[in-house]
Amino acid sequence: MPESPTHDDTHDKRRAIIAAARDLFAKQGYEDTTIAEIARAAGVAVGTVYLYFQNKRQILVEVSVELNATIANVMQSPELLNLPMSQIPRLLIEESFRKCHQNLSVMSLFQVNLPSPEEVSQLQVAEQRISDALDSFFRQAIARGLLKPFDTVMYALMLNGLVSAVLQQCFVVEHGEHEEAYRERLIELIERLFFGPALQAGNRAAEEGRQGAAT
Amino acid sequence: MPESPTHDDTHDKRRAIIAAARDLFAKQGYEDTTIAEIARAAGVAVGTVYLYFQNKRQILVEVSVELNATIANVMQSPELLNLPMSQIPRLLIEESFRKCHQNLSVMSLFQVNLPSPEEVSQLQVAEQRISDALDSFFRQAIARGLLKPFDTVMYALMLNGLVSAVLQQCFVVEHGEHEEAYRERLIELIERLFFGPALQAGNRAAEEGRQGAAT
Amino acid sequence: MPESPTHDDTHDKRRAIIAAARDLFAKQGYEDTTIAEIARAAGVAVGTVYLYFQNKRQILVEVSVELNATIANVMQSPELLNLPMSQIPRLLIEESFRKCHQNLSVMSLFQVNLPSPEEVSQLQVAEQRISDALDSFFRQAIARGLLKPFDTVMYALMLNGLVSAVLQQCFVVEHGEHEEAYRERLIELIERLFFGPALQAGNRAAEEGRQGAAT
Amino acid sequence: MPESPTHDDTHDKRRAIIAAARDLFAKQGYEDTTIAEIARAAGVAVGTVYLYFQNKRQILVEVSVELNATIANVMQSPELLNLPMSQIPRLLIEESFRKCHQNLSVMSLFQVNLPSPEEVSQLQVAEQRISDALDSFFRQAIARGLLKPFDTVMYALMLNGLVSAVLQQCFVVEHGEHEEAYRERLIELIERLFFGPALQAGNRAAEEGRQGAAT
DNA sequence: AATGAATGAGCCTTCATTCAT
DNA sequence: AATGAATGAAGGCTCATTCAT
Repeated sequence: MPESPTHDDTHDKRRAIIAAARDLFAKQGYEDTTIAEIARAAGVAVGTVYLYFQNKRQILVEVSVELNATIANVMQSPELLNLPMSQIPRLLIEESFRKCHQNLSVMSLFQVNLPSPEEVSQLQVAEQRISDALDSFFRQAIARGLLKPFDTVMYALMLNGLVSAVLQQCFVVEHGEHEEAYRERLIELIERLFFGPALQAGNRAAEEGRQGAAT
Repeated sequence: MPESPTHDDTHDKRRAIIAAARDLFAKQGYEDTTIAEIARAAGVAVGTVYLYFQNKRQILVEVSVELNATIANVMQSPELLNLPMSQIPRLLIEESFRKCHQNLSVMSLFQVNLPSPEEVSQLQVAEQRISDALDSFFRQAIARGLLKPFDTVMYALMLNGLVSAVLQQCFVVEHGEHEEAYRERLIELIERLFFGPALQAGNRAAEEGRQGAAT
Repeated sequence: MPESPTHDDTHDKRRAIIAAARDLFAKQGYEDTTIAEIARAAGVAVGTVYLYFQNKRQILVEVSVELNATIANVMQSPELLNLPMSQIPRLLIEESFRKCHQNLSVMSLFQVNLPSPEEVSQLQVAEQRISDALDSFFRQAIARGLLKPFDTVMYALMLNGLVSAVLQQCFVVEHGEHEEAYRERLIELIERLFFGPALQAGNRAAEEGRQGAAT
Repeated sequence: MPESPTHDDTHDKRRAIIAAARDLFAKQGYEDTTIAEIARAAGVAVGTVYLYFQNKRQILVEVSVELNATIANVMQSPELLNLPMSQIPRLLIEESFRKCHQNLSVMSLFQVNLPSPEEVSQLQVAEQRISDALDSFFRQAIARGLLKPFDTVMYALMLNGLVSAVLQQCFVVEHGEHEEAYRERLIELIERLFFGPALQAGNRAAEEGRQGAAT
């Protein structure tokens, strides 16, 4: 059935270009990677790249989106809610670290700047998916009485930011050298946030002193 | 007192170039800003820029370092320890937001990628100063019995990352539109970490369940 | 027969660029000729020049090599040995002058300095070909008993230098104005060297006095 | 007597600049030497260079002229005529080689191109002095009956060219490695020209065969 | 006379993009 | 669909020269 050999070829080429671009971007940065290099690494001609992507930036956007999706998937596992709440932070963080570890070389792409509003929003969509997944998880947990009510949207966003920041420091800046320490402390911090105890010495009093602070 | 007209002139020019570069980088990004533009905005000739900076990237590095220093200063106020512990998170976060608000336009520079190891370390030094200040603060608070013992280095790093991430989301991605919400939730999250209460419903039990978890 | 249209086009463009460069270098010197000018004169875009040459200096090297080859060919005519020895100096010199006359405008390129060792050796190879051809000719002439034995390598080199010097003086410095005088005197000098008579008055005695001097 | 401290200083600075320029030109070529480097090496400010020289090329011209003068002086020794004719070629060539040997590093300057007619003539003047000295010597030798009559002007020029070419090959291209061989062969060639014997085997006959060839 | 900070014109080179085949 | 030779705009950087001090 040769009706769609083209179709497969097409997707193969597309994927090959994205893969080549991802590796090259990771190795030498976006600006220092030329279309010619990407084409050569992907085994296609320069012109062919432009059959699949409007311009160079679009390649970056798609590479980034794909990378983001990898991590977003971690948060969207449907079985999460069936696990005991106390295990969830560790589970999510460990899985995130595992994904980042696998994509060590590409992590630095998260640092690239994408000036065009169009592009920012394209990436933001992917980023949003992670926060949304977290938010959704929080909501359900609250509905089931597992967590106290809180600003789930904002916490999702902040926690996503915290995790991203730590992942970046760990994998981009330090190249994963102290991965375990970062992972364990991050888990600890998040568990502390969810289950306590607070850091203040004799914090029970403090707790009472700020009762209404949490909206 | 024209004892060192050269000295002042020199620093004036240097500062003018950095200021011009900062504004242009903020407005249109690093790659899309030319040396000619920077020179024009700084009121000097192109060649003059190269009297003060080795190349374009060095300008970016210095702009970034300067920006970082602005924020690092917040954490190094010596009176911090004399304040009641319960006020400190709010104080630091509010001050950080204020600084970022003032530098709204330049915040996006934190996203720029700096491939050369030399450059990365130059920036890392500035970043490190913030974490160090936090670490030092934590240590003293623990020594005074204000906080329970914990991994101060790692927490400093993670909290700095958390704050940076939220600031970036707030000011870079959303251009400061929901500044107040971000600020208040971030304060709340950090206060919760330090003073409780944890997010889990009936977390006292949970607390007991993981007692030794915190190293 | 359009079997290799690319091949011919390619060589055409290459040749066009070299030709354009040669003429411009000749007219206004290497440093004062821009790539843009060369491209315009060759009827191609600036970028195209860089498809065929690594950089500006390589163009100069290739122009020089080509020019040198033109003159080297004179010395490599296989029929030289079949002519009467007495006619050969005149023949070679006249032919050399003719070639230079045709390339009058480019002769000045021989004065250009080529700092990189790589480049120097590229040119030296071409220069060497001339000396080698002369050397080879001398050897065969000696083998046939037409000339006395002498240091053929060195004489080839020196005579090549002499001829080049005269050609340069004649064509580069004086723009070929006294071409005939230079040519005839040079022929005379070389004939005198090969066939005598020496310049010293009553040199027969002198001759006897230094008999063994010639190695 | 401070009447001319300036005068000496002036000449000192001038000389220092020329010396610095000569060494730098020799080491890295004309185009790759900047005025700033020359000034630094000469121990003066950039602006000072322009008090003594109109522009960069003038420095090159003066450096070249000075170098040329060094060699020209060899030919102008007044005692030359009092020596036996048979010793003169060796004497002149040896002295020339000695001078070049001393200025080994600067020899390459003879390869620099000087496009402006003004500049070419300035250098030509120096070059001319050598030929003139030779010409004058030949004339006197002929007048005294030491040499047969010949075209002294042209021979002076050609011999100067020959010597320059050999010196250049020896010192510029081969960095003086086979200095002795070059020197001895050059002396031999010139002696052969003046005193014989010619290179052709059995050249007496040949000589007779071309009797009138020498004008 | 001496300085050296400032100038800015100009050039080599790169590389995203196009288009004829 | 695929190619890759050709394009040419654009920018970082240099450096001879000037001039206020």
